[in-house]
Order: sequence, then C-alpha cells, then structure tokens
Amino acid sequence: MARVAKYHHGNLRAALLDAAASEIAEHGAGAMSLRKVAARVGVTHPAAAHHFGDKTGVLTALAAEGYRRLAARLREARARGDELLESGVAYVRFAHDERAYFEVMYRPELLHVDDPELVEAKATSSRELGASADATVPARATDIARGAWSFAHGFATLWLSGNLGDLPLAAAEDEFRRVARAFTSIGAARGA
Amino acid sequence: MARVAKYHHGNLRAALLDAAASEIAEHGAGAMSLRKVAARVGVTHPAAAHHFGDKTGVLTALAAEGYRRLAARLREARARGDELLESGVAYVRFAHDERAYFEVMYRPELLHVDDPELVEAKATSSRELGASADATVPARATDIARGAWSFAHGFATLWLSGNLGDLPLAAAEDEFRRVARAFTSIGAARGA
DNA sequence: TGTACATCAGTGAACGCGCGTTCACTGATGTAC
DNA sequence: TGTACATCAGTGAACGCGCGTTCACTGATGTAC
Repeated sequence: MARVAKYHHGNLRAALLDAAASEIAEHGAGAMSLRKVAARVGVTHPAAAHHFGDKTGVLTALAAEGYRRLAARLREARARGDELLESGVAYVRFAHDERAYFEVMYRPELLHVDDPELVEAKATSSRELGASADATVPARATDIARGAWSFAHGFATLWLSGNLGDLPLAAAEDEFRRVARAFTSIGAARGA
Repeated sequence: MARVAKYHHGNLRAALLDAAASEIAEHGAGAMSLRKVAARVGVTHPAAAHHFGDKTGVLTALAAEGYRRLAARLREARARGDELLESGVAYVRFAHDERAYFEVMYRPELLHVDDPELVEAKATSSRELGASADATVPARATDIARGAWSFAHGFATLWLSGNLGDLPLAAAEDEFRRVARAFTSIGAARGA
C-alpha cells in the first residue's frame, strides 16, 4: 500500500464521476466545473477532459450511470414481488438518494443525447418500468407505465424542489402512498 | 411616435422579462445572462441589474410571473366548468406554451425563494389547483390535488425533456388524456 | 408660461474571476525479445 | 533476468472569453413655485 501520490490513479474515471456527483448534490448541476471536480480528486483538470472528452461527456456518463442505477432499483422492487405502487416508492427513493444523478438525467440540454451508452441505459430503465406495469395491469401496461412514471416523476420533482413542504424521506414515502392510492381511485370513486 | 432612441425606455422592466423568457426558451436557463438579455432589448446590461437587483432577481420575477400565468389558466379551465382532467391538460399546455417560465419555476437554486412576490404567486396557483380538485372529489381534495399536480407535472416534464418521444402538442394532449384515464382507474380495475 | 430643482433611469468604463480547451511535455506501465 | 520500446495517463502553463458587479456619471422627466 503506497502512501506516496501515484502518477497513475488507477481508477480515475470512477473517482471523477463520484466527485462530480458530490459536487452536483451539494451545489447543483450549474455549479459543476471540470476544475472543481478534478480538485476534489486531487488531479489536474485536463485529466478530466482526457477521460470524458469534454465537460458534457462527464454529465452524460453521470446520466447513463443514473439510468442504470434506477433500472437496478426497479428490478429489485419487482424481484421482491412488490406491486406497482412500490416501484413508485422506489423511484422517489432513488431521486432522493441519488439526487445528483436524478437531476442530470432529465436535462437533455446538458448531455450528449445521442451517446450510445446513454441511449442504452435509458432504454433499460424504461423496460424495467414497463415490466412492473405489466405485472400489475397487463391489459393496458403501456399507458399504465407512462402514468406511473409521470406520477412518480412529478411527485419526486415537486418534493425535491420544496413544493410539497419540507418532508423527510420517510414522510415523503407515506405521503406518496396515500396520494397515489387516492389518485388512482378517482375512476372508481366516480363510478367511471 | 418618436423614431429616435429614447433615453428612458418607459417599459423596460417588462421588456427585459420578455427578453429573458425568449433567451431561456431558445437556449435554456443556464445560458441566460444579463448581458444577452439587455442586448436583446438594446440597453446596457447594468440597466437590467438596476431594475432587478441582480441576475437572480430577474429569474425570480420570471418565476413569479409564471405562477401567476399558470394560476390564470387553471382559473379559466375551472370557470369553463372543465373537470379536473382538463385542468391537467391546461397544465401541460402551459408548460409547453410558456416553457421558459415553467423551466424556472421549479428550480429553487436559481431563485430568491423568500421573495414575497414569488411566495404569493406560488400560493395563488396552489389555491387554484386545490379548488379544481375540490370541484371533482371534495372528500379527498387535498390528496387529489397533490396527485393531479404530481401527475401533470411529471407528464409535462417528461414530455418536454423528450422522454415520451417526439410528440407535438395536440398528440401530447391526447396522450395525456388517455394515460390519465388509465392511471386513475387502476383502483377500479383491480376492485380496490 | 417659464425657471429651478429633485429624482432616478440608464450609461460607459473598468474590475477581477472562473471557466473549458489546447498543447507540448513527462512519467509510469507493460510487453517483446 | 535485463533491456528497448510503444503506449497512454496525467501535467503544467497558457489562451481567450463571457460573466456579474461596481461606480461615478449624465440625460430626461415631472413637480413646485
């Protein structure tokens, strides 16, 4: 175990992504710069450009990783045998826990939107959500998947931007379950 | 009608807000600068700072105006006698038509969140949405209002960020109605 | 109708700063022989 | 086990740029008398 600084970092790419995520979580996506991210890792800033091509490349890699992590969470929820409602909760929890990733995933103006890694990661998480909807309401799975996505995405965004009041995670989850149950029962309540 | 450039603009504040909205609609909130906005109006950039205090002040005024315009649309939909579903459509249409306002309203890190004008405008639009929910399902109006807001907000955000495919406005509205009907009937479909 | 004056909207120049990108380079690594 | 060499990760210095803010100022307006 060398105590001296190594010229070759060994795992710089991953370390830079972690640093970028921390920077964004703390100060927002607008405040992220190659220089700050590189400084966090203890490396010169052109090293970051070397690994990702340019600044947009860093954010694109971050978004792709975000879609992969989201897909994993949805997959786990489904493997657990959870209902669609719990996939929504998993979505909200993801937005909270991995806030920096979440913030970047839906901001195409910050990304190389045609990046193949990004496109594939996006498709994967879409597929996971579709599968969850299919398990709940097979007949209209496509519409239900879009509905669930819209609902969970909107709730997460409004919550994290402070528009639902200052709820801690556990309270937000309860709120989500209650509001979701009420909202998905409008049709029944009105006899439609 | 004077053809010469006037020293006093007469309506500079409103003109600057319009210019800022155009700039954001065309290039995103991150690309907006006092200098570009002032140049659009044909004025020096400290003039903008003079009117709004600082750059954040411009964005805050924009967000407040956004909440007011949204409230007006929801009010109109309710006055028309529309159901809650159509308030959702109005929300999606607002996000599309007034994209720059919409983009800035849910980004607290860009705003003076304690600005009284902003806080009041926000409360007003919240009240309008509550009233629409109350007209549809009085018993659980609070939960329904949050649900409808989450749903419409998520749908609008996903649509505008390209995550629902490349739908023009009319198609997006149809899609919204169909998905909303399916999603709000899950409870009924499963006999819950 | 005319003059003095207070107000304040907008100017113009200057400031210092952090940024992404470029480029010639150097140090470390691993492979061929 | 040793040497030569290709590869490429990361350095360091320099670049030009657009930015928000500051500040002393000037020009236009409207009101008091």
